[in-house]
Amino acid sequence: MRRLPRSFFARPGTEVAPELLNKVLVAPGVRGRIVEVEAYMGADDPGSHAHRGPTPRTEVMFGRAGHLYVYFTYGMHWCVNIVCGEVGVASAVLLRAVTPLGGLDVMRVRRPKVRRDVDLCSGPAKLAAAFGFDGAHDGIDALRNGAGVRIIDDGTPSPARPANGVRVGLTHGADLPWRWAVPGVADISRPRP
DNA sequence: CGTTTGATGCTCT
DNA sequence: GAGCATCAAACGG
Repeated sequence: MRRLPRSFFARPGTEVAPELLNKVLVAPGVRGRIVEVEAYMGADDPGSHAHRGPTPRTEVMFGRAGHLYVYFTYGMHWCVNIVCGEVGVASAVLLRAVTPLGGLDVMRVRRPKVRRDVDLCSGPAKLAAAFGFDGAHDGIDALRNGAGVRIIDDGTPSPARPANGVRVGLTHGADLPWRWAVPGVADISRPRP
């Protein structure tokens, strides 16, 4: 059980993402194993919010590694990224799915319509809701226990051969194979890579 | 099963 | 005004 050092995140998101698989995400009262992620970059990534440079929304993506970039989309959903790379360079990893490890009762209260536990956190907006993430978490430092958030290595190695494929829900940059998942787990989002 | 569609409001041009 | 790093319900086979 150890917290990941900032140096782990101070690299391009494309390097960090596959190694983030099987790490443990912790928020007050809830815990889950990261099983699906996507990497986003900056100017060279047409699928990224940061593609056209910093804006009020995306400025944290250009900031310090280990902070959270939390954005609101489709008028109703929050999604959570961990900022990667050097200060001044946009990069982040979107958390797309986790396997619930603890606090399932809390998650069920936050997602009352969900019937099967496998659906609690099997998508970026699903896990954000189940973990209680919202705009108040944008910009917090996940490596300094900001808002009780932690990212932990419990000794489970990241998969030697992660499932890899294209990103989900994009109209630009959809060809880049920057999505990774733990092979064989049930609670990842569709389509499977 | 698989595919389609409505919900709903922020962000940037 | 257009588009959106989504979800769940409704529909069809």
